[in-house]
Amino acid sequence: MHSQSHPDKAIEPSTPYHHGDLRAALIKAAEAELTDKGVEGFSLRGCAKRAGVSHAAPAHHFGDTRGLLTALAAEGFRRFVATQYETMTEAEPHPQAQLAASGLGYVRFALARPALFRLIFSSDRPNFDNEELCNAAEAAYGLLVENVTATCGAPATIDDIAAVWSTAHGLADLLSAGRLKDVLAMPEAERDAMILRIVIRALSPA
Amino acid sequence: MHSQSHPDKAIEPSTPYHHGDLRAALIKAAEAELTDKGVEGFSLRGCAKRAGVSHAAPAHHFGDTRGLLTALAAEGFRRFVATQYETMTEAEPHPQAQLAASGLGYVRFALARPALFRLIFSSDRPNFDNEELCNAAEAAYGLLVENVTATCGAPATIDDIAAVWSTAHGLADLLSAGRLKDVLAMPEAERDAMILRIVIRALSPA
DNA sequence: AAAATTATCTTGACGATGTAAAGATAGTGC
DNA sequence: GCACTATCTTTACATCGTCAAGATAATTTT
Repeated sequence: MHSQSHPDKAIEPSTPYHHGDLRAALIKAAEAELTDKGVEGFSLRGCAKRAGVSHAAPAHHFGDTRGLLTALAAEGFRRFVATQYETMTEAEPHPQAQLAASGLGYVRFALARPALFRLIFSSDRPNFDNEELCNAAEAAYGLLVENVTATCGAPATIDDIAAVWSTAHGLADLLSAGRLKDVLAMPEAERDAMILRIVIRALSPA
Repeated sequence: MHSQSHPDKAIEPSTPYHHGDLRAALIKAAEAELTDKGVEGFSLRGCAKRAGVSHAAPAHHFGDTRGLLTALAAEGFRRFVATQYETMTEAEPHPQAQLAASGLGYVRFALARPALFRLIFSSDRPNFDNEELCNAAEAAYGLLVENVTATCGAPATIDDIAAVWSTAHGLADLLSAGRLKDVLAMPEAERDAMILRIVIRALSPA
């Protein structure tokens, strides 16, 4: 049966043995799986099924589940940074407004992709020693330091960095986890304004 | 073999059929399992093994894995609040100092029991509709609101609550996840002072 | 005290999962 | 055309959560 050349191959490659770009397809499938099942319900076999491939196919590209989640986490960090940049574009070009906007982007990402946010910030499943993931995470940290430094003038103090990061991260984590329900219930414009206020607050000298 | 009365029963109840207080023993075992394996590696059979009991024994007391993790999360919230109260005891009785101390306790709990912290704040595995867990979580929220209100005078604004909670939570989450390494590397006294400063900062009017 | 009932725990089974090993298929270089 | 490598499938196994049935102990009832 399989020794014959595919009869319908010319018409339509129904299920070709070689996928073409399975690696990318698996990352896409993994994101869908993560969104559906959450970090704790994530299944490697589920990803394979979504990609229309045998359950052991992912191993060749990612090694194991951790490998796939590591690649997905790196992609997650890149999108995380991208969301912050997009939000900064909407704000005025003053350093303080840019910093506040990056905080707003931080929260927006967490609300738009809660599972991905949890994967990159509250999970042990990805391998954070991985170089690609490391680089992606450090790029996010770099953006933060850059914004704080630009706002404060001199090289950012550790107090300032910790205060700003913690405030933005806390807001993002609590909101995306469904806590702070009073804030979640606010109209978006009002909520955004409040987030900007709170991030700015983190910078004011005590 | 089992129809006979246990020969060594009088000397030492080696493995009595009935445990005595298996429910409590399982929660204790669950905490050990959680600390060892993390939220994502947590295994119900592993808990049973730790408690020296068959793999299906937990079902009778907790229904399923989620039931056990729900009970553990409730216990976690109670300890979380207790840690905050303990830390408040060490501080001066002024409202602001008390508020800052509760934030420090928040962080201390996250650093002392990272897995438990993650279970109660960054996991979908416990059932947060459960009454016992709900009550324990609301007690924690109540303490926060109480402290903010006492410090600000009038009933706390949503801005104040969100700012303080987010700051403390962000610090706790980032530090217990091993981020903010510069802060983790600081001597404890210095780090504590910094945490107090940052929490106070969250209250200063913009 | 004896019997019946209930609570507690064990055993055995099933499907789902992650991973390893071996085989099948397709593309690549010579 | 042929060897070689990359890619994917199939098979197998250990572990996990959960269910059902049975065994054992405690409690209640009579």
